[in-house]
Amino acid sequence: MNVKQTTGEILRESREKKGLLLRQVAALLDIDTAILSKIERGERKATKEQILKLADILDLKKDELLIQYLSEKIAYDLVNEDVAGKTLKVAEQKVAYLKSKK
Amino acid sequence: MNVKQTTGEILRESREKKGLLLRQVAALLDIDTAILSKIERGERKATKEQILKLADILDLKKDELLIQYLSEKIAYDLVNEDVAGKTLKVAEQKVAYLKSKK
DNA sequence: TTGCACTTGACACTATATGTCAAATGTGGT
DNA sequence: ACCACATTTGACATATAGTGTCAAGTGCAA
Repeated sequence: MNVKQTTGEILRESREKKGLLLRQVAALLDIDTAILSKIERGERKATKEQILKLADILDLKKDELLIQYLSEKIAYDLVNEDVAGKTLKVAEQKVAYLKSKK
Repeated sequence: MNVKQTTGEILRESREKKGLLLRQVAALLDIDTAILSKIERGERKATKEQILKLADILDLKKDELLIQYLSEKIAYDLVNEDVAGKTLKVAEQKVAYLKSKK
C-alpha cells in the first residue's frame, strides 16, 4: 500500500494516465472543475462518495483508494499528537471489539 | 489500555469516585451541566481541551485519557467500514512517514 | 412533598465542509 | 506575439456538524 503518496497525487496521476481533463472528470462527479483541482492538489478533501466514483472513473481498486483516503485523514489528524502510535493501536482493538459486538 | 469502556463511562466513574457533582465539574470546565451529562452518557463528544481539563480535575493520566478519547473517535468512524483494519495499519505507516518528514 | 442531581429536548450560535463563479495564470501550437 | 484551452486562485454562498444555553421533566431520598 502506498504510504508516501497523497490521495490527490494518486488521483492526478491516474487521470493524466488516462488522458482525461479535469473538466471531464469533474462533470462525471457533478462538481465544478475548481473543486477537483483543489482535491488533486490536497487543498480540499473529497467526500467518500466522490472517492468511490473516482475509483470507477479512473479504474482504480475501490478498496485501495478508500484505504488511502481514510488513512490519510486519520494520519493527518494524528500527526501532531505524540500519542499517535498508541492511539492507533488502541483504535484497532476498539474496532475489533465494536465489530464483535455488532 | 481500556478497550471495552467508553470515555464517558471512565469520566463518570472517576467523577463519582471523587464524590463530585456534575454541577461542580461542569463549572470548572465552564460549560453547562447538561453538556457534561451528555458527554458522560456518550450523547456528545468532549473537545480535546475539555478532556485535558478533565484529566486534571479527576486525577487521570492525561496521555491515557487522550488516547482513549482519540481512539474512540477513530474507532467509531471506522467501525462500519470493512477496510477498517487495513486502514489503521496504513494510517500507522503514514503517521510514521509524516512525522519523519517534519 | 420538597429539594437536589441529573436528563431531555428545543433552540441558538459558530465553525467547518462543500460548492459556485469569474478572473488570473500557465501552456502549447501557429 | 497571439490564441485557445486547461488549470488555478480567491471571493463568496450554502449546508452540515459541532458546541453551547436554557427551561422543563424525571427520579430519588429525606
